[in-house]
Amino acid sequence: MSAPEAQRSAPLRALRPSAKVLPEHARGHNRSLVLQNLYSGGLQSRADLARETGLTRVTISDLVSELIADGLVVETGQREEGRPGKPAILLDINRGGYRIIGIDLSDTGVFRGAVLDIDGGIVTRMEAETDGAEGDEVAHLAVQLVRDLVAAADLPILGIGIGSPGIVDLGGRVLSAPNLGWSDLALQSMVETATGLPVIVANDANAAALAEHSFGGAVGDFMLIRVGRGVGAGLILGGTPVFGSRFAAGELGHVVVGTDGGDLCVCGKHGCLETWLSVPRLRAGLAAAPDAAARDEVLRRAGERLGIALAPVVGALNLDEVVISGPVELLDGPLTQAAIETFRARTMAEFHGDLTVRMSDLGQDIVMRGAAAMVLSGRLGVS
Amino acid sequence: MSAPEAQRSAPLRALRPSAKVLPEHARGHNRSLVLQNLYSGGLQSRADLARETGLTRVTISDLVSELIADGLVVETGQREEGRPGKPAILLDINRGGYRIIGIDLSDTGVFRGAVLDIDGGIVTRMEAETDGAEGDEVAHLAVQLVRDLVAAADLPILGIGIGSPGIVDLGGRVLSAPNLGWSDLALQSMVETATGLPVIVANDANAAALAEHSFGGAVGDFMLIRVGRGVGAGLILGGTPVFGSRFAAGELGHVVVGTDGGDLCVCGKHGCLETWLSVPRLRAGLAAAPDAAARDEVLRRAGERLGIALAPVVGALNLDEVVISGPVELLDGPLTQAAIETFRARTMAEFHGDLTVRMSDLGQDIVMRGAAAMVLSGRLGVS
DNA sequence: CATGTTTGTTAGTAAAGCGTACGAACAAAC
DNA sequence: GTTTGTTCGTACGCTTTACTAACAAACATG
Repeated sequence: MSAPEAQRSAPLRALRPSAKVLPEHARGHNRSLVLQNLYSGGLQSRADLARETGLTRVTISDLVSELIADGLVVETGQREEGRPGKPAILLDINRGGYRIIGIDLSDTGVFRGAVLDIDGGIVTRMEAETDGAEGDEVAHLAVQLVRDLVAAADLPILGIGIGSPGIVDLGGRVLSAPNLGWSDLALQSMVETATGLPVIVANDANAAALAEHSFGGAVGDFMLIRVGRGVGAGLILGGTPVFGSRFAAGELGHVVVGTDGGDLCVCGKHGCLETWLSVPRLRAGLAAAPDAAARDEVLRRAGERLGIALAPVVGALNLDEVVISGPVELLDGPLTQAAIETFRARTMAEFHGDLTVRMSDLGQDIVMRGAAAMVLSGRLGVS
Repeated sequence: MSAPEAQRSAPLRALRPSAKVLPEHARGHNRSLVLQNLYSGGLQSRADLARETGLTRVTISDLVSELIADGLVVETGQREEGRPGKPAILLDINRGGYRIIGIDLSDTGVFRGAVLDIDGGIVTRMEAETDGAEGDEVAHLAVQLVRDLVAAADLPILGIGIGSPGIVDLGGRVLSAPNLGWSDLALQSMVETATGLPVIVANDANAAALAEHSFGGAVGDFMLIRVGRGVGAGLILGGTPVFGSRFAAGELGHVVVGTDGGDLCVCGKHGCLETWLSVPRLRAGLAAAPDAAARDEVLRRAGERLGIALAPVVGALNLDEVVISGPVELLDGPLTQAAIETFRARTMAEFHGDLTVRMSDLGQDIVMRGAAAMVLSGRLGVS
C-alpha cells in the first residue's frame, strides 16, 4: 500500500518555540487542512477548498494531486448543479480505501476490538476474554487480538489505536495499569513490531474524550467522565488532549470529595469519588436500597458528589461541556440531574452557567472509536 | 514504507488545523526561536545558535542580520577564549534598547504602573489613586497613567501590557469588571489609539501566572492562585495560558468548597472559596481571634479550604506546581502548610504526590511584571 | 611556519506558495 | 445558433525560505 506520509507538522505555539519549523512542516499542516475540510465538510471541489482554506486554487490543486497520488483522496464525479461555468470535480477522502483497528482494553475480563472505517463506523468486531490473566500473558492476549483484527481487515490499514487503562506516556508505554498487572510495559512498540503498522496508545478516558470530540457532539473545551469499575476523565482543551505533567491528567477517581467523610476506598482514604460513583458501588447501593425512592436517593447522592468534584475543575478551566460515559441505566436520570443541580448551586452562573452536562451517545464502543480517532488524528491530522 | 516515521511523530498532534500556514509564518517562528535562545541563554554566537536550534549557520546569519536591522539584537564583541579557530562574535538581545510599560489595575484604590526593561526589571514606578471612581472616569485614569509612563520612558517602547481584574477576552475587551464598573470596555483599543503603541490586555491572574512563568521559578504545568480582595487563578499548561471558553478560566473565587456550609458570600451563596481565603476575610478573622493559637487556626482553616479546592483541579490536570501570590504575612506559613497537608490527604500520592505548593517570590510587582511578560511573549515570542 | 579548527559569508539549489494568464466547459441572453 | 459571462482547473514565472557546498578570515598548536 502506498502508505500516507507521517504528519509531523509542529504546532505553532505562541510561547517558547522549542523546535525549528521548516517550509515542509507548513506543507504538512496545509495537507492536513485540506484533509480536515474534506473529512468534515464532505464533497467539495478544489475551488471550494481554496475558498475555505484561504490557499490559492493553484496550491490546492498541487496538494490535492499529491493526496490523490497517496491514495488518500479520490475524485467522485462532477457536481450536478445548474450553475454557470465549468462544472466542479468533486473530491472526497478515500473513505472506502482504508480501515483502522481500534482496541479497548479497559473493560473487566474482556478485551474489545474492531475494524473500523474512516468515518469511525464499525465493520468487524472481535473480543478476547482475559480470564483474569495478568502481566505479559494478558499483553500477549492483546497483541493476538490485534493480529486477528489485522488479518480480518478487508482493506489497507491506516493504523492501530489502543485505549488502555492506567497511566500511558506519550510514547505508548503503559507506566502503570494495576488492573492488568502492567508496569512500564512498552505496549506501542510491542504491537508495532508484531504488526509492522503504526500504533498509537493512550489512556482509555483520553481515547473516549477524543471519540466524543470526533464522533460525538462535543464542541469546544470539555471533559469526559468515564464511570466504570473506577472513575477517570479525559480532557480536551482548544481541540488538544491534556495529558498532564506525569501523564496522569484525569485521574480523578481517588480524589476525596466533600468534607463529611465517606466510605473507605481501596486506596485507604475515605470519600474518594470512586466510593460514590463507581459502577460496582452504585450497583451495591441500589441492591441494598429497599424501594424506588431509596434507589433514587443513592443515584442522586452520587450525582451530588460528581457535581461537587466538577465545580472547582470547571471553575478553573471554564469548560463548555461535561460529558458522562458509562452504564446509561445508572448514570442517565437522577444522577446526572443531581450533578447538574449541585454544580449550579456551587458555581457562579455568570461565569459557568452555560456549562452543559450530558450523557455520551456513543455507548460501549466509545473507547474503540476513540482509538480510531487517535489514528485519524495522528496519521492524517483529521478529527 | 513510511510507517516507522509515525512512531516518532507526536502521538496526538494538535487537532483541527484551522488556518493555513505559509512559509513566512515558519520564518516568524524561527525568528522567535533565535530570540528565545538569546533571551534565556545569554550571550551566544551565530554558530552557537545554529547548533542549538538545528538551523544552519547560513540561515541563522540571515535571521540575525534581520534582527540586528530591526534593532532587536546587538553584537557585543568577541568571545574571549583560548579556542582554536576564528573567534566568535557574541550576540545578545538588545537589552538596553527597549522598554516595556506594565500596568496593574487589580489593586483596590490604586492603579500601579511601571517602565520595565527587557528582563522585567523595574526602571520607573508610577501610581494613580482611583478614589473610588468608576466606569469611563476610571478608564481615563488608566489611560492617563499609561500616557505618563510612556512620556517617562527613556528608550523606545516595545509595547504596553495591562493586567486588569475581571473577564478579559482575547481582543483586550474587558467584558466584565464589577470592581471598576466596567462592562464590555474596549480597553486595548482605547490605549492603542491613545498611544499608538501595541497593547495587550489580560486578566490580572493570567498576567501574574505569566510573570511566574517568565521571571519566577515556575516550571511545567502550573496554576497561580492570586489572593487579594477576591480569589482568582491563572493557569499555564504546556507553556500556554489557558483562557477558557468564555475567557473565565481561573474564576475560582465563587466556587463553593466543602460540604459543611460556610459564611455567606456577597454572591449570595454560602462557603465560596473567597469567604475563607480573601484578604479582607482573613484579616477580619485574625482581628477577631483572641490569641496566637486562634489566629493560627484561622489561617490553617483557610489553607484547608484551598487544599480542598485544589485537589480536583490538580487531579484533573496533573499539575507540577501550584504557586500562591498575595500578602506574605497571611499566606506564607500555616495557611500554605495546611493547604499542602490537606491536598496530600485528598489525592493519591502515586499520581499527584510530586506536586509542589509554594509562595511566589515576585511580591507586589507580579502583575506589572506579568504584563511586561505578555508584551515580550506577544511581540517577540519570548518568555 | 605549516596545519588544523572554528566562524561567518557567498553562491547556487530545492521547496512552497503566490499572481497572472489561459483553455475548457457550461448557462443565459440575444 | 451565436455571443457573453462565469467558473473550474492548470501552466508559467516569481518571491521567499532554508538548505548544501565552498571559501576567506582569524586563531591555536606543533
